[in-house]
Amino acid sequence: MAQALEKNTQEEKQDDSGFQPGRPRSEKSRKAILESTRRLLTHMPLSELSIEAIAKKAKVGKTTIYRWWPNKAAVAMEAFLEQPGVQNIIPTTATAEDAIRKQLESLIRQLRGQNGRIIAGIIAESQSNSDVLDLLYEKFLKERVSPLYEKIEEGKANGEFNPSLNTEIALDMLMGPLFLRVLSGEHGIDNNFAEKYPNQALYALKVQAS
Amino acid sequence: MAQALEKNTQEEKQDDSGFQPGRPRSEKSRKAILESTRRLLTHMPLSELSIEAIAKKAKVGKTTIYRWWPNKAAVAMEAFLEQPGVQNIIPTTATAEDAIRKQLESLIRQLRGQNGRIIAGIIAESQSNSDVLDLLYEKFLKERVSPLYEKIEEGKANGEFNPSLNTEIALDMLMGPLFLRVLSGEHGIDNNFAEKYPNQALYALKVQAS
Amino acid sequence: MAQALEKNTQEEKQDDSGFQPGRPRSEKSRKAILESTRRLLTHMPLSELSIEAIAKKAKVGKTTIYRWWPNKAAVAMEAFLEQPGVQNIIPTTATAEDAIRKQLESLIRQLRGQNGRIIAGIIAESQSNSDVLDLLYEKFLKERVSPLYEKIEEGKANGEFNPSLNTEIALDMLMGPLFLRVLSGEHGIDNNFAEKYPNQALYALKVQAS
Amino acid sequence: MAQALEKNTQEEKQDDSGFQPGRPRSEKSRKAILESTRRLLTHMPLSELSIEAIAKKAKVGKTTIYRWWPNKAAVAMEAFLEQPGVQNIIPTTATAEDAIRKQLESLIRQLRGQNGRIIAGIIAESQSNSDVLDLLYEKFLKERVSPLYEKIEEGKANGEFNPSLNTEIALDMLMGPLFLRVLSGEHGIDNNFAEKYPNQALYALKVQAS
DNA sequence: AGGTAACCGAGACGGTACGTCACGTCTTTAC
DNA sequence: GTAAAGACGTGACGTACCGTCTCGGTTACCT
Repeated sequence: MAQALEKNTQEEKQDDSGFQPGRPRSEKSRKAILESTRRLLTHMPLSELSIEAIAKKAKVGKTTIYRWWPNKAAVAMEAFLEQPGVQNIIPTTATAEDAIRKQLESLIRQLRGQNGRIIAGIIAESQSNSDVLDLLYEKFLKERVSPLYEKIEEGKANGEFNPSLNTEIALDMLMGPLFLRVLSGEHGIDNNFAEKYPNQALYALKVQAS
Repeated sequence: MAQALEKNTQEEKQDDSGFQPGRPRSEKSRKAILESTRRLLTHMPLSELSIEAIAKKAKVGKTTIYRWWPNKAAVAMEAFLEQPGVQNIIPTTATAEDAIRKQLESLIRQLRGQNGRIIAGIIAESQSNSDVLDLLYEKFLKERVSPLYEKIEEGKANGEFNPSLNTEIALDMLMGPLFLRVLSGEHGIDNNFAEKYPNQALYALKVQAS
Repeated sequence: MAQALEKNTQEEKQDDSGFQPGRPRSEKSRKAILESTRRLLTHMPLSELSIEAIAKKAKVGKTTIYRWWPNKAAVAMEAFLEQPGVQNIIPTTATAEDAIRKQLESLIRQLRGQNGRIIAGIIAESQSNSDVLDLLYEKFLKERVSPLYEKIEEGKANGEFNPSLNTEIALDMLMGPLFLRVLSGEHGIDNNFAEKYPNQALYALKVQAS
Repeated sequence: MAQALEKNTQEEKQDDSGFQPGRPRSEKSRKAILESTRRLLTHMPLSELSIEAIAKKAKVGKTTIYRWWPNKAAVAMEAFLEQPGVQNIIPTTATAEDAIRKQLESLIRQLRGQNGRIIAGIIAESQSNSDVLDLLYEKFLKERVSPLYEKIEEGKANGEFNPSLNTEIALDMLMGPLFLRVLSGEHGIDNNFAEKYPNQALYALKVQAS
């Protein structure tokens, strides 16, 4: 797992001086590959995307892709994450409820439309390749899910949320519907869902005052 | 869409008398195909399953498979649904809450272990083929989800559930976590989840008495 | 060895009835492959010929080539042997000397020009692949060399040839110069060689009357 | 042609003073390359030998090899010729017959066993690259064949050999069987051939006294 | 009983993409 | 200027399956 994830950083080879023998990696090729991948993914699902097509479009050798990424999902992931608008900023807000609402709204923004289809493709790919599953967790989910985890715990502790909730399951209840929509094809995350979901999800956590 | 789904029923060809010329479909081959599919899926994910492998194992021509199923997901689906234990029985119980709890427990049973991996594979496949998405809905989801829909509505009407809930979203909140677990690989639906999920899910629906 | 050589005959699978299940081999494809190979070999040496190029030119899948021939040398060999003018007819003449002269003249005809370059390529290929070496012997050399062997023995017995000659070495002395010329590039077998070689080779065998 | 063959001498760059700017060629690298080549060729035929493998084994950059040799055959040739035992010493003996016999015996020694396989590989390579063919002639054949040529002429003039022989063809008849054996794989030049060939070859040249 | 039509197995077909290998060139720093 | 290192674009490899096709042969119902 880890070795695949770290494949395109060269840190493990560096010594203190940072010297690296040989021709350095071509930034031009890297960009061409990611840009081509992005373009191709607007026309076709990840499953139909081939490394050969990326290489051809980016005018790059297949080996150059295989040298830096273990599979097409990893390329797609990097192409996806490099886009503006998918960076995840963790807000520091007063209440746990507010923090979670903000995070859900951010996730909805990140997963709507074209972007959602890329993630859906990666999820699909992850079912046949556990490296991709790890990648999905490490590069995408971890930093988006762990703040939620902490805020749920926080809310349970400070009385905002029902203390008898199991946090892992609560997490699934926040994320599950999002992914279900992403995987549901045409409609995906529509306006109605985007608008109402955060509150309805929070209802599942909160202590309900009568 | 519909044409693919109906492919392995011959109804559209029948006239009133039920007469069909030619050699009838071989029940033996049909069973051999489904049984081989089931066996192969215990060794490999759906993505690695090939029509050729099924044909070889079932000692059947590839054409015979293509004649009756549009793709491997459809074969897998039929193989899956034909197993004992995945039939979905809709309980008629007193309260909406009880009915939903029973249905969630039933779904958990259907999706645990090996079976969950088959459905996960079909979901993955559905991302690249909308016929498969339709199939998933028609053959699996529809009959499992619509009773939930009705019971949520019923609960909202009779005061069991929060009437301000959006029913579609509530449905996603019941099903989403289940699928998220199914797609999450090794652990999937573990004992802890199986035990606690139904109640915690219902908490998201219920009017919380203070 | 033998299994490679027999690859494109199906005899070993036939039972007495000669029935063969499945779609029969396409004679059209077979011819297209051999014809394309022949054409390509007029433009390039065997070493530069690729299976992919043959497949493309013949509008045939690569697998179809790999199904029937083990390597490009085997394709080239069959393309070569199928040409008119390379069939080897063993003459039945009075004296051993005459028979050998005829056979050498025949070989010179078969190996001049374009054809020689194909055989040269096959010899080159045979240095890296012993299957090709076997192929060269079985399909080309055997039937051309064994009549020479017999006639040398005959000549030694009836007093035409020096009885103290080692027959294998005598054979090498008949064939060696031919192949040396074929492998020598541009000039190859020129008119001068073609005209004088048979007599000069026979001089090496004959009992020299003073 | 010539430019390739002369590539690894630097003479054309030298001025009268013999001064050369820059870092001088590394003798250490040169030796490492040739030694690695020799070792690798004991495990694999020339066709399987790759420049990359040599570079890796010799701990040398690929560029260094390409700077000094035009292709792997040239490296192999140099590695081959640098071995003890392949130097060709032209004997000065009384009769043409004796000289030729000695030379054939010397060639047999040079071409037996492992060495023969290297030359066979170079011959094979020469079929796809005329630079290699030139190299083979210039570095190996020329100095081994031209004494034979002269001695044949001498023998024809002084009555040892049949004066009606064509000298080029006679040369082919001396060398051809040798190369044929070298190219013939496993057996190659065996003891029987080594022992009997020189006399039998000379029989093809000599005036046969009755 | 014979005809007709769809079935069946087998397996060859033209394709596409795979992931790998070696090519010969280029680009970097160090000597 | 030479050296080691290693990334680069290129092109072919041999394999796996795809979904289609083409055979001989089978199994039913209908005249």
